[in-house]
Amino acid sequence: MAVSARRGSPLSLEEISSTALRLVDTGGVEALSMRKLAAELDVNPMSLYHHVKNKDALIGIICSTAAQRMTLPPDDGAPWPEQVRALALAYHRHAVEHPALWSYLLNHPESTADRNLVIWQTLYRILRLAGVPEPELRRTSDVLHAFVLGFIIAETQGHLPSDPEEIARNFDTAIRLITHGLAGLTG
Amino acid sequence: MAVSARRGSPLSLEEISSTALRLVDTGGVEALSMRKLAAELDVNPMSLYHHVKNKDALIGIICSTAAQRMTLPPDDGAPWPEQVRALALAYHRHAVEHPALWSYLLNHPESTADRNLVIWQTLYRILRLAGVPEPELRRTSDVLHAFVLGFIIAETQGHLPSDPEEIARNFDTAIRLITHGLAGLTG
DNA sequence: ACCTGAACACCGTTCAAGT
DNA sequence: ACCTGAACACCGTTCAAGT
Repeated sequence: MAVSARRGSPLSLEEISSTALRLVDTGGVEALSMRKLAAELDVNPMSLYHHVKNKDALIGIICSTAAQRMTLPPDDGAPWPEQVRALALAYHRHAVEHPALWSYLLNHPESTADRNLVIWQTLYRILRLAGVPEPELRRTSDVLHAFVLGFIIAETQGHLPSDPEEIARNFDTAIRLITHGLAGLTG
Repeated sequence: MAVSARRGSPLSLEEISSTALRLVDTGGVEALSMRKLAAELDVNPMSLYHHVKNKDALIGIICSTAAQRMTLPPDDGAPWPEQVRALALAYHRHAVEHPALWSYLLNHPESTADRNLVIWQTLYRILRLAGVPEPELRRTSDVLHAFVLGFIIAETQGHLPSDPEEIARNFDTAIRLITHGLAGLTG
């Protein structure tokens, strides 16, 4: 029988990636090693290679696993500044849960290159609502996404004061900068 | 004589850090290993530890070496939006030369924590000029710095189109977002 | 003071062998 | 099909020994 030596059920990609994600969330990307992950799963390090091509591929999988857990705000018909805020909040909440992943993401553009991802579609929709003309959509969304990434990573990595009140104020300043900026851009 | 085995002059911190910086600039932070660096310097890996506490300390030294090479625009009396642009351009030029360092920086807040650094003082000066009230200086500069970091890293890491024309356009969009944002914040 | 070699505890990954 | 152990080529770092 092809049964794992460690217990009844065999190793699954699901199990591998969720355990790996847990390691990364708690200890950062540098806390993830194939050998530690295998130990955590109570399995031989080399067994992992049967489910995953290599470490880079594994991190790629972790990223999409985590991305799917990000719940984006629906189009509720609210004014666009409120929708900008709601979207930024969604980024923010996700980043707090998976801080290391966002840092990794900023250094690995492949992960978010596909413009059909919900995250881009949502951003496009809100920018259209804000009056950004169609030929400027790509550029404006690129810049905004980079801004928000920078802010979120700065916060989760400890560049900013970490008491809850100051976090709220910083977030507010960021949102006001963006909404005023967008208004000025299109007005 | 306490003379290096490799040639006339002994190993110096200067030499170590500039060689290390070169490695990081060309191959990213992950291309820097104590052993490769030692090979590059034609020296035993362990000799490095006589000049530097460990790898982390070395990277810290590299960061400040590079930081000193960043030339910030002086106060030329120009209107604040132009000075914002000039400062952002300084960030940008530096980032193009040392892309890997900025990614590292965003994950290591210690490096830029000291508010007496020229970079913060310059930013404060410009924000005062833009009419940001004193009690908001810290917050506004934090947010802006995070935005610019995000944008610069996104660009140097390949999130954005890389043809020169599009780079200029993206930069322009970013600056306009920021200046309009600031104007709206204080107006 | 400055440099070195051997050694230790880690990595990712390949490959041939087991069931 | 799935798992494993031994092996290879790398890491950072300590420590005792050399000049």
